[in-house]
Amino acid sequence: MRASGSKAVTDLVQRLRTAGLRPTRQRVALGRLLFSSGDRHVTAESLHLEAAKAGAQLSLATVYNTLHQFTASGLLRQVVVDGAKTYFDTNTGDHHHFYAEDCATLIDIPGDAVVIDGLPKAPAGMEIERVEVVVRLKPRV
Amino acid sequence: MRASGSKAVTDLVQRLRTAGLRPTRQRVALGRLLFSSGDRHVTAESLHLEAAKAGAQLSLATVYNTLHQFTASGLLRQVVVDGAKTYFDTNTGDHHHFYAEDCATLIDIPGDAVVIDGLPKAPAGMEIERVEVVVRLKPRV
DNA sequence: TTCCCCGTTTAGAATCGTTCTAATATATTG
DNA sequence: CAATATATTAGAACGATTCTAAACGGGGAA
Ligand SMILES: [Mn+2]
Ligand SMILES: [Mn+2]
Ligand SMILES: [Zn+2]
Ligand SMILES: [Zn+2]
Repeated sequence: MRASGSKAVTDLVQRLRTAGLRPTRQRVALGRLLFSSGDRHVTAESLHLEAAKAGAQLSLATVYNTLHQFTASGLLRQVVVDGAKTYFDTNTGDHHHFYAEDCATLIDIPGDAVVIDGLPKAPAGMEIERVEVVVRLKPRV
Repeated sequence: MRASGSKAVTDLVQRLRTAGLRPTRQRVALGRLLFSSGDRHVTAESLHLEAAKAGAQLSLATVYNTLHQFTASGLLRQVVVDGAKTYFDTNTGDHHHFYAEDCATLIDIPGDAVVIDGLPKAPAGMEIERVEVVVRLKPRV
């Protein structure tokens, strides 16, 4: 136990620096919440609340700024499954999602498990950026 | 040419009645725009604008009400591809979409062309409501 | 046909997630 | 430590959507 900064925090600071982002108190706090445990799906509001509970003091605007900066740096990706709010995903690899509307929950589906066949080629002048599968779930009757 | 109502309009009025919706001037006007030509993807705003251009007088609130009522009746479905606005689709059958973000345009991909393999089974207590594939397009470099 | 009821429409206000503004604070470098 | 560029923030603004409550009108009954 060192007085300040675990290995994980040092690594995170390095990741932020590499991404051209100053490792501010707020970014480090959010980065720890996002990247310390396994893959996560958060909204700005859920992450802001979680940060507040963890004792971090930061504004919602900063959470939005940070989520977008992390996304632009490739540390996060956005997932569109619901018109009402934007989800951010710490798993930036190729994968898909279950989405349970009734509890607004995302669950990863590993990308290598899924095979999609028969997609038409992209229209002229366009190219495929990404193929996303969303499996909508409802409670079993 | 009869004084009022083509076959298409008569059919539409019947469809609305069957759905438990009174065939009001506004609903018939929107229904004609939506269902007279082939499959379409609209937003509330785009449909409102189109109705205005066609000489219909109706409020944006009515467009929202009508789109939701048509959706609840199974005449339309919603497509979530963009956090910013909600798309409504006159094709309620099983199919998927290309989405060109740069021009906010949806293009249908027939459902029977696409085969998706290797999806995990739904989590306990949940069942699959629908599988949606969105192919995001970007302009070719 | 006229009357009446209740579903429908509507303007405008409210809501909600998100973005913007511009003043303040802080990380970094010399 | 000073200088500078970046980052944070409160609160306003925004855009899509929903809500409210008053006016309207479809359509069955008489
Ligand atoms: Mn919104
Ligand atoms: Mn919205
Ligand atoms: Zn994910
Ligand atoms: Zn479609």
